[in-house]
Amino acid sequence: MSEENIYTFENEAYRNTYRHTTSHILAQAVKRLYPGVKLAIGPAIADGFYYDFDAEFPMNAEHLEALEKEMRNICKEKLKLERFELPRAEAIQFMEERNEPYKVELIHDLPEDAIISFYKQGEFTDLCAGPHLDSTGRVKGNAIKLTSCTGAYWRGDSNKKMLQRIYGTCFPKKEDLDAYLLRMEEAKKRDHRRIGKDLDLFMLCDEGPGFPFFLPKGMVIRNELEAFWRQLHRKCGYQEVRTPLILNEELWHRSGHWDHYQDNMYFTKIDDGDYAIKPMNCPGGMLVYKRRPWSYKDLPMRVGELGIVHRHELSGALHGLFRVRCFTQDDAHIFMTESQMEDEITGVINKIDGIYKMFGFQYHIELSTCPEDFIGTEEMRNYSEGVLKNVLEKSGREYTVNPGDGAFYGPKIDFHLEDAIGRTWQCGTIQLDFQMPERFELEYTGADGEKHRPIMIHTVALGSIERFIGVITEHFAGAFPAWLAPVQVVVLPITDRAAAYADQIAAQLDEAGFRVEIDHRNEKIGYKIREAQMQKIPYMLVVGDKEAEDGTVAVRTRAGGDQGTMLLADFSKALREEIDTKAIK
RNA sequence: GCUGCUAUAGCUCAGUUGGUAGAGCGCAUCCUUGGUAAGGAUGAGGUCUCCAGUUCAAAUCUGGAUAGCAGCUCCA
Repeated sequence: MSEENIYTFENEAYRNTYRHTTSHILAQAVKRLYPGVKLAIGPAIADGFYYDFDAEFPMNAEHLEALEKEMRNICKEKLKLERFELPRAEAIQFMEERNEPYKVELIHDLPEDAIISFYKQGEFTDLCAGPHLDSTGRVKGNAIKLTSCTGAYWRGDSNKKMLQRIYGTCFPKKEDLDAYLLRMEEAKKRDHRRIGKDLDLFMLCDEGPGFPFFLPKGMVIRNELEAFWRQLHRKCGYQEVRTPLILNEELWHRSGHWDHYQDNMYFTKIDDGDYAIKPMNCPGGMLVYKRRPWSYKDLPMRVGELGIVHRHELSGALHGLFRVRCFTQDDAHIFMTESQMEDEITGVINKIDGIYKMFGFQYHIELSTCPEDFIGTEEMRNYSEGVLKNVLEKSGREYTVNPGDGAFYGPKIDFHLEDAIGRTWQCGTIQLDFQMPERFELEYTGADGEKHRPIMIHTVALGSIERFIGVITEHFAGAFPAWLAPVQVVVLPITDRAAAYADQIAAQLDEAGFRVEIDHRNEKIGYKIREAQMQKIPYMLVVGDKEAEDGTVAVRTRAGGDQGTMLLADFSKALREEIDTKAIK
């Protein structure tokens, strides 16, 4: 391998080093222009870099512009980056003299034996482990873009001070930057909020922030997804239930939600009783299990529920269909014996994988370990985390560990899907739970005639129907596969003379169970096609005098254009096949 | 919730230093019956998000509320 290959943006380590150096250049520019600003941290991230500052004034677009200009100057100055080390006491003194309290705090928190290194470029010196480029001249000044400034808590802790974060990106060439910015612009066109409006799928109103309205076309997608979910789960041996949206507060005390989830719950009063609107389906599921005694022969018991939950999410967290306050979980609870545990979890992993593959998703898996407010014992924590880890290892799937991000009742395996601009959203999850069965004193009778406690897993595959619709909307850019498309076929008569024939075609398709519309408007065919294309309708049937006479249809697809004429029966058969196989075209 | 920004017609957006609003698309009507991504004409749409304040006068300035956007925190 030649030496140069290391110094390309294809190489992640080099890319990160390059961007990390650029973040130092940003910090230097900030100190030059606004000397009173205090430095926090500034790493490279997936698409660029950021730097957090504590400034007394709010930064805005004009500041960013001025900073970009100064950054270009720093690049031109070709300042050497020089590394040096200091013993702890001197390092602290160094940053105290410079009035950088955040840096001092960082040094204090470094481990005893840590090497404390600094990087100096011109008059600017930053605490940093490195590595860095050897000169600011290596960074292409005109390929730097400061993209936004926002707030960010010091050390990611909402109890600590909010600092100002400047995000930026940079590339080795101006063309690369432009291509990146263009790509982001293009990706924004796939935003499900944009498409949801354009395709009339759903809406959000001031009257109900975080409570989406599903419109007729969005409902088609929902209903199809739910039908798919039901079919799959029936096949996988699940029974379906529905539990109430409102249940007595006592239940939530018992489940632990009162203690651990209260801030996210909505409450109400009925007569003189206190009730809560469910934020999760599990306590209801416990009551379903407890309705009668069970035998070990009944296990594993797989129970599914398309359950509507309400959660009071912080207003600032709301985001289209990705983050809402009312959503439908494709929930499932599996009650099982200890010996069934691994097989059941493996089965669920495979089920979720199958679904995501069907949609053509790339996804990544995280193992989220128990949080600080975990309600079980230390032993339970280790044991349950061990079980999930073991299953994941055996499955051979790659995963990362997300420490402390599990549920208060146990650890979980999370499945994350990407949106149009690369942000990831958790959809599927598998949560292992020894605690709820304990709290609700669930039992089954074993082969030994004794009472035993079942173990349960909580799992969702789509996650929430709402979020999932958001994700697939961006994934398909609104061009849903035929089985999901709100309108599968639109019939486009060319002239009034073909109107009756168009009606006849549409009626036959409707009779055959397809979702079909007719565009009878007094417009040219090009215009009707344009509209149908923009609505991402999979099939357009153009019919004029010729087709009416021959008894055919001229088929056009949204992706492939004009397909020529064929008999309606042939078209119908092919579409049926495409829908039944849930093909993605 | 926090930091910053934004809110003008159904949608996307203009609106100069304060002097009661404009475009394109869409919609309606009429003409046009046109063969694979926009035919033409005419017309109807707005308490400029809401509530206060400053001013002779507020879409425009100030404060507050609400909602949205980007990010943080949190999460399916």
